[in-house]
Amino acid sequence: MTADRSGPARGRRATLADVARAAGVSASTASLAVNGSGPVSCDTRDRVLAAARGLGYQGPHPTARSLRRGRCGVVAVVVGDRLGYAFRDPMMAAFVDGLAEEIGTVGSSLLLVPTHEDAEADAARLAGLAMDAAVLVGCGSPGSGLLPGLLARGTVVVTVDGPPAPGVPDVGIDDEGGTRSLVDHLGSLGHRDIGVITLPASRDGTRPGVPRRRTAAARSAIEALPGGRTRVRAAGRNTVGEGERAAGALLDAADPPSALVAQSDVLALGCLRAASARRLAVPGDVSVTGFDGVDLHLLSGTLLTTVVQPGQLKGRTAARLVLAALDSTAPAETPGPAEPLAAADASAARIRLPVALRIGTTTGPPAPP
Amino acid sequence: MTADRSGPARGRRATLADVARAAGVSASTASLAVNGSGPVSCDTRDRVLAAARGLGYQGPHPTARSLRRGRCGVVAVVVGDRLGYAFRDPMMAAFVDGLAEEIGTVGSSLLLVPTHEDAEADAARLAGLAMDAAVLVGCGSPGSGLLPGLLARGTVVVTVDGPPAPGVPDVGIDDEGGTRSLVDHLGSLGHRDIGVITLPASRDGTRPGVPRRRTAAARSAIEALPGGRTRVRAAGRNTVGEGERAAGALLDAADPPSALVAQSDVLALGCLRAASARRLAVPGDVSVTGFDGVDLHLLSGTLLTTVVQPGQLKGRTAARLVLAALDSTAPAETPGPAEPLAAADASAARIRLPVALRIGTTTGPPAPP
DNA sequence: TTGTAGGCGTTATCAA
DNA sequence: TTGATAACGCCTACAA
Repeated sequence: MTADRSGPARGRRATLADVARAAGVSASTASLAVNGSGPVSCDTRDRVLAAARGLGYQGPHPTARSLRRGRCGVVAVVVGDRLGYAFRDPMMAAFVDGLAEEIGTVGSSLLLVPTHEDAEADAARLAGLAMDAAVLVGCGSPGSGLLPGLLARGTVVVTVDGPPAPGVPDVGIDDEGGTRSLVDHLGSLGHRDIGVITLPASRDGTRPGVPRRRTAAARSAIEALPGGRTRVRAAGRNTVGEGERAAGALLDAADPPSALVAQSDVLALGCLRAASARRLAVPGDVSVTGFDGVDLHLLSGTLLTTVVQPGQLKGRTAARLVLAALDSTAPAETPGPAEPLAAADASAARIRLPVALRIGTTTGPPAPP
Repeated sequence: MTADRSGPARGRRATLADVARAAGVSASTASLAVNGSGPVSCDTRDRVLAAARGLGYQGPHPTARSLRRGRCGVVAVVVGDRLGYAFRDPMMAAFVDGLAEEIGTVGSSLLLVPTHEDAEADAARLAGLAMDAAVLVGCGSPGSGLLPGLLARGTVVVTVDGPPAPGVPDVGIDDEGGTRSLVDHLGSLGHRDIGVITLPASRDGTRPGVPRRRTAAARSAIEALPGGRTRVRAAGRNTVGEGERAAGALLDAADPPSALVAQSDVLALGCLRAASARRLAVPGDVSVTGFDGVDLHLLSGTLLTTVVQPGQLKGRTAARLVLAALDSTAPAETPGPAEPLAAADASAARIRLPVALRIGTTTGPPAPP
């Protein structure tokens, strides 16, 4: 045994210096041996590794390594809601799954950051967290005020579902086209009087920007129908309950619309419940459409007419944008940080993934008057 | 302006040293001023803050601060599955929500770590992540091999739904009591031949330990019924599809059981679908029970008979255990680290939260033979 | 092939 | 009230 007995203090985690001392080499040599990154003689390497094992060395201290390297292997997922609500949406689960998968390929992990307090507190919390990049889901709007701070820190930022900010890559889908295809489908069935259940638009809601785009698209598509009439009702949250409440308000009108266009499948499920509670047949008395194409596991052979968006792919795509930006950005300061930064800036992507209309059993011709 | 012009290099994030230089004070004074942690004259503080603003100082670098303080403000949530599957379970969403809420009160955040690769890779990834504590959900079993590494690092660990490891606090619920109450309810309705759909037990599944406990409890409760017969069928995953598949296998038997006890509401929904697909009435032809008490948003006035467990509270409780352990553990090495550690060890909590039987519309007397 | 030096950005301790 | 000093643990030039 060459190891001396001046090991780490009781209870303290062994450090590379401890290992080096025990192995009788310098810290840098120990580093090379442990990380396998550099020329070390077989003999010394074995001695170092033995010492490491003997001391229960747990590998490089993540924080210290991060400080030195300028990268911490963490990508923040910033959601504009409480996690309990955000993950109540299967779409979000799919998105985060795709994100995690792709981010995981380079060994990074996801930091989950809900932002639902006041803007200042949210920004402060974000500022205190170590991260290489941030993916803003439903809170990339200027209103959230999160973007400036993150960019000033030099954090790589990608937004999801917009609204797009200058110089920030964004992943979204064809909200307008999807909405239009739904309305056109209803129009071809003969519907004219259509109710729209919108997602919350406040900065607290999931996916701001989305409701605005989809509502505008629905409006113009409905108005393009001869005698088209639009009625809009906002859900306070993207939950089944809120969808049911909003749909109920429309259905309880003296002359209810013949079709409901919900801006998410979750809201659409609320519509189905509202109809069912009022003994209205779907699609006999009222047609219902959703948006997302998540699996609602409805019983009795019901299939929601909806627009299917690729949630998992959205996550993977966001991840790829993050990884690309991290690649082209120097970890710490390097000779030319301005150049790659500009490159990233110039190529600030606006990716719109395609969606597909899925016609199910919840839409049909309107009831005769 | 006292600020000199030797500011940070282009593109580099401003550092406290930059601020101090610009304000003409020492770094330590700047630190005190910026953090408001110490006696600083009004005048200097203003000068420092002005300099900080002028340089666009973004606050202390999180990693550097963490290294110095020995705490990084991150709690890892380690789940034994892909995130897409884990969060498909509303129970998990509720749990993480509660966890995040409570953890957020001290300004910490959640790191999401899926472990579904080989044990070695999972452990290695975990070892490279900075965290103050880890909450193991469905992967605290010895089989996962994650515990030793985490403990050796000095990370605070809390497991959820066991199985309990020595010296590690655990939060769970009364699985046995809940299961028993379901079986007793079925027994009192006259059921004797009962099928059990179990959650996956492998380390890859969500909540190992749970299936074993619930299955054992179901077995003994059913056997306590006169002429009781148990048939067990395992779901490969905690998904509706898997529940449907497993239930289908039981229902397609020559003499199918008169009741299905699913170990989660998600699996129970699969049972309902399996029944519906076979034109079996629930509860007329077959009774179905779940476990969890999450909102499945079933249409048509169906309410699942199930055991309601407090998912959000489970998260909050796990968080409180984490915070308590962090409180009693020294951030870095201190005079007496052995003492508090021992205290935490001694009080390694086993918290079992209560559950409640909820009788819905999916259980009734068995069909006459 | 190995060791030395320096620094990543911050903060705790102490002395002035 | 302020400043100098020394870590926190690691890694990478560079020199030997």
